[in-house]
Amino acid sequence: MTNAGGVAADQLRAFVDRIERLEEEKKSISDDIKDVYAEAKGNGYDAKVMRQVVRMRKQDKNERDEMDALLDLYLHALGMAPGKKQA
Amino acid sequence: MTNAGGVAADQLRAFVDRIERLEEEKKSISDDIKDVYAEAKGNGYDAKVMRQVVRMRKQDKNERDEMDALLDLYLHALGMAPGKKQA
Amino acid sequence: MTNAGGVAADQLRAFVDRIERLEEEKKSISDDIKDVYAEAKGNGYDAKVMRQVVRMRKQDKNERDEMDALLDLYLHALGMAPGKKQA
Amino acid sequence: MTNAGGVAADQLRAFVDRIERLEEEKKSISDDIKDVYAEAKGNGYDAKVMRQVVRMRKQDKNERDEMDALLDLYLHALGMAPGKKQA
DNA sequence: TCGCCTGATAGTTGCC
DNA sequence: GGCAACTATCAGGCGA
Repeated sequence: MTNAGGVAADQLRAFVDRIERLEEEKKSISDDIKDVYAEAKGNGYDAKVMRQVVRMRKQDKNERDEMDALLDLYLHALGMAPGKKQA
Repeated sequence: MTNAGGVAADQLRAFVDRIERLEEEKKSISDDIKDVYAEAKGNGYDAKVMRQVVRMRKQDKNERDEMDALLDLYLHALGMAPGKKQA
Repeated sequence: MTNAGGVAADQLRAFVDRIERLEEEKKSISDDIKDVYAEAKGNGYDAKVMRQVVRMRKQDKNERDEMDALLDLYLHALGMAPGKKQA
Repeated sequence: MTNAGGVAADQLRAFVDRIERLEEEKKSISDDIKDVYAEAKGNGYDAKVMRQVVRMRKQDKNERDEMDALLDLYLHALGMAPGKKQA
């Protein structure tokens, strides 16, 4: 039976499978990140400090993004379409 | 200059770049997962229930793994080396 | 002075005191737990195995709770209010 | 049967029970702490800042304890028994 | 849309 | 001293 209790079981199963597959990929990448930190540690770097650096760079990026968004806003307000931005 | 403050700046930069690249991939996958939930929701499924189901399936797997671990512990405690386990 | 910098210093102090008191109690209990493990070890039990057992029992309980939660979700999703549950 | 596989099952069970009882108490206290933070929040305090305060005070205490330990060491080295210290 | 709350992640501590 | 478990913090999802 492919339709139990009014639910398309096959479709539901497909969604769950896709999600689980993606979560495995995500986990795999998390492990890769851990590996890089471990490798860096093996080369004498302090993982904790590195994490701090990564965090700060991400923050900087966020701020730059906000800046860009504000710039777009201004340009639009001035009737000037902004140039295409790369993703 | 490639060595500032006693650290190999190039190597450090390479590590950080690798990490940031991986974190982008991870973020991308997280977004994909959100998309799947959104799509499922669009097909009439309850995201909250789906999340619970996914979580419980993961839990089940963890439980099975723990059971194996406990068995190993018992065997060791009893001085019986467990048979080779496949990865 | 009981109001410095616009905050009711006395009240804040009271909250902090309560928290610190509770954290001391918590620490004390953690120590008690460690003592029990040590005592068990002194009686020939393997602490690692015991921890695993305790963890699995907790896991079992969580699983049962999750099952209940899922049931509730299903009932809600089907528009059926679940019966009152005892704490 | 009270002795299975060479293990005094009753004694083991007693240890596990004691541990689980203590962990429940610990959990209860953790909940109490959360409640205090929530109450403080309801009174207009920022929980995050409060946590920072508590952390700093704990750190201060640790440093004071180290200082005291060092003092004891010195006094002993000088053949001078330190006065009784309140807990 | 905002606030809350649960789940994910990072840091700390204890064990081997 | 490294590793694993546990705790505390943080962020994203959900409900009002």
